[in-house]
Amino acid sequence: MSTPEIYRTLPEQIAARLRQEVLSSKLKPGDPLREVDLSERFGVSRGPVREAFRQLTQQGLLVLEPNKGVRVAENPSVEVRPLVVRLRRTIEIFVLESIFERITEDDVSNWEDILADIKTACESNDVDALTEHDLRFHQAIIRSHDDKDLFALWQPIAMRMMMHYNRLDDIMDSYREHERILEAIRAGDRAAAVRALETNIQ
Amino acid sequence: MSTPEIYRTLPEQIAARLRQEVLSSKLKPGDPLREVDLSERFGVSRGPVREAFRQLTQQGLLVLEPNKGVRVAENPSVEVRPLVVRLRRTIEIFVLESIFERITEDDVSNWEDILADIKTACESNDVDALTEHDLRFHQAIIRSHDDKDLFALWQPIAMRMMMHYNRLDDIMDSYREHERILEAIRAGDRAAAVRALETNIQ
DNA sequence: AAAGTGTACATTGTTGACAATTTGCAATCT
DNA sequence: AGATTGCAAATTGTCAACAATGTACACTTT
Repeated sequence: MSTPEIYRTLPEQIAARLRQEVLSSKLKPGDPLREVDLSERFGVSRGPVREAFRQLTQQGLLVLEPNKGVRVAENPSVEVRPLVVRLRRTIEIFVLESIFERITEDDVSNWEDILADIKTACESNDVDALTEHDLRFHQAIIRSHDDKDLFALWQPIAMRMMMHYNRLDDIMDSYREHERILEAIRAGDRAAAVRALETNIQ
Repeated sequence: MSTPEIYRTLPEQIAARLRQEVLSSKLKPGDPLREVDLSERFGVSRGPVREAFRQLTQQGLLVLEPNKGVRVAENPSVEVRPLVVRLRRTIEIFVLESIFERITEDDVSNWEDILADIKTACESNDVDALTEHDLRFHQAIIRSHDDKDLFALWQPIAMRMMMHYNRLDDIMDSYREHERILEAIRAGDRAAAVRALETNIQ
């Protein structure tokens, strides 16, 4: 069901775990993270943990204060949130439009696998799994662009939107929104795909 | 003349130095950076150098490959560049508009000091100094917003644009563009300020 | 009491040694 | 010759000890 992601390095594994805990609100905004605690928990020294902290800081999930350590970042303020939405839409729509003609059968089938995971998560009302697969879905689209730098540009923006956020009353709507994006892509209807993507990002 | 910036930590000092060398093309895209070289050069151990590498990676100036070290990032491709411009404009205009009513005399006077540095740099045809003060100018605007997270959002985008500073035939134009922004702000003409800012970002 | 001061304690920052990985090149095989 | 394998050197990754910094709290001073 869930595609196991491969993380090459130790810090990446630690970061992935912590990211999941931040996105699932197991770690809440303002919570301090201690290097020693986590190094003991993961059975490594403080080095890799520090490195993981840096990666998550870069992604906007943690905030670093010199000599004071890191805390879980606050959600974007109500004032800034519309800006973040606009930025994320700008990037994702840019990517979708520029890859549209070159989308392969493999791409679509890959995205449909993720869509299946989204469906399962929605049906079992598993918000954490939904967040994970929602993220994977959009990541997969961004990553299909040749310019790998786009991913680095997109990630911190998207992460800020993913933090502790559930805008939908009915969790099933998330599945439907992503389904509509893929349907439009399959149909070769670029404008409809962009519209569906836009609807999904808010 | 030039306002000396204070960098609290060792890695910040190293990162500032390296950033200057990347932005001034003393370090060129693709150039590898070795931890030992730099730790010897700055008279510190590899730790703080690694930390500086992470900061610059976060800002998009370096790219990191696990077990292979860091290299100076490539400039944005011609395809992606318009996107970066759009993103940077979106953020800076958002900030300018939302702080516009609350701009103080101190703010303007601060920005005028930087403008003076820009003028000096233009007059002496010092492209490196111009890059530095241009950056300071826009940083100062972003930082005047209450939400400090905006700066983290803006920085990697702006850095990617600063990496090749060649668009103007006459370097004096850079001074004039920034001057126009401040004039409009002083006159309380929000629309004109936005237009001037938009012109400056391309 | 309130404000300031000193001192442990907790935590992050830095260092140098060692481990793991990558890379260049020479030796070998087909 | 071209490809493959096997070292040796260069480089990054990890660790544990020590240094510097920040924090909490009792203690003094007014």
